[in-house]
Order: sequence, then C-alpha cells, then structure tokens
Amino acid sequence: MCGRYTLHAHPDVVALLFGLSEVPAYQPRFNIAPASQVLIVRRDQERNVAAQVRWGLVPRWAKDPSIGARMNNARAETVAQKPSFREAYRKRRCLIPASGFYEWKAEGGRRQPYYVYPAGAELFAFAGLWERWQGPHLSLETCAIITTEANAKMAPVHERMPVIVSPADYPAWLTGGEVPLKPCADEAIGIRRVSRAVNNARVDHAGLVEPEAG
DNA sequence: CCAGACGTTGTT
DNA sequence: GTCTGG
DNA sequence: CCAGACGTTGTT
DNA sequence: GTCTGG
Repeated sequence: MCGRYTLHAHPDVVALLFGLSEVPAYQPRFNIAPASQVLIVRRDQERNVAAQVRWGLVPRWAKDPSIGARMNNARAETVAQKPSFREAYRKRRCLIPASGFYEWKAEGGRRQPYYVYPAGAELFAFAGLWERWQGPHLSLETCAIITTEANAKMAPVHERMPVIVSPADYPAWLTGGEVPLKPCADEAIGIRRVSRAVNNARVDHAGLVEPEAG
C-alpha cells in the first residue's frame, strides 16, 4: 500500500515536469501522512493545474466526511467498479507528485520502514483520484492513491505499491484515457532501509530518508 | 419494499 | 448516489 | 502508514 | 479491538 510519502523537490521542478504555469508555495516534506493537505495535479479546462487537497477520499454521497480516513488508497483491480471510487475514476483523475514513498516490512515482530525512490528521475507521479464533497457547513476536496501489486524489486519488502504513471502517459491519465494500472519496472525504483523515526507522523525532517544499516 | 454499506492493509 | 442483503 | 485514544460530569 | 488524528 502507500501510507506515507515525501515531496522535497523544488516547486519549479514540479511545474516543469507537469507542465504547470503555477505551483502553490510549499515546504519540503519528508513524512506526508493521510489526512494532511497534499499537492495534486489535475485537468482544468485543457490545462494541468496544481491544487492542495486532503489525502483520504470522501465520496460525494457521504453523510459524514470522516469516512475519508479509510479511503487513502484505491485498488487498481477494482477502482472502476467500487461505489466509492468509480465516478472519480471516470471523471476526476489526478497525478500526485512524490519524491519517494515508505513501505513497512514485518521483521521479527517489528515493522521496519523502507524508502522507495525514483531511479533515473526526479519525481514519481502516483495515479490518483480526487473528489469534491459538499456538506451543509463545510466543503472539502480530497484524494486517494491507486495501488497495485508489487513489482519483483518491491515484493521482498511489501506486496503492494502505488501505481506510478510514466510521463508519456500523463495526458492520457488526466483526460480519462486507457492507462494500464500496472506496477512500474524494477529498474525505475531504488529501495533502502531507513530509521523507524518515520513511524511518528509528527516527525518530519530530511534525515528520515537517509539509509540505515541492516 | 427498506436498511445498510460503500475501503485497504495486515494479521490471525 | 447506487448496490446488496434481508 | 503508525500512534494514541478509547468517558462523563461539573466547574473554571 | 477499533477508531481517530497526524
């Protein structure tokens, strides 16, 4: 799955790679957790546009937006059918820029975090969905990250991983085209063991992505 | 018909 | 909103 | 994803 | 055990 990630590229780099005329100012982040505001790229009137939305998709029909806490990920295998995601899958897709992501592996009773980063690229673009929810007193924009089976390189650490869209597929994904939601190539990622300090979602500093022995 | 769910992951 | 279960 | 809470009453 | 908050 994908329950924590990082984004520490300069906003100008994000603008260049995603064809954006503006990107909201943001601080580098090394421990982005569900329920926080995250940067997404979506299609708006034939242009790519960045926005900050809450991670945890709240379906349009939800009576209580706290349901979003359980909608951080959507399975690629079923995203087109599930009531919570299918409308967004057809009409409200997004790309989610990331410098890397964390996955935990059970190691002798403990859960050990690993950091996965792009090999030969500056950023990942996760396949995502977004939604707009309107309550009586509150309106919310939210998103979810689509996951798929792990590729061979990830598999020893974790059996799922986020869908990573290649730059050639950005336009098709954002405009509702057919893009296979498959794991990326083994060569596209690097993996390293990192400190368990990342477990605490309130901790956020560059040291979290540094390699740890073991 | 109405009531109730609508999700993923990891662990057992 | 829409589908499944009762 | 992990960490941390999980409750009510009455008073300030 | 399960839910909420970060």
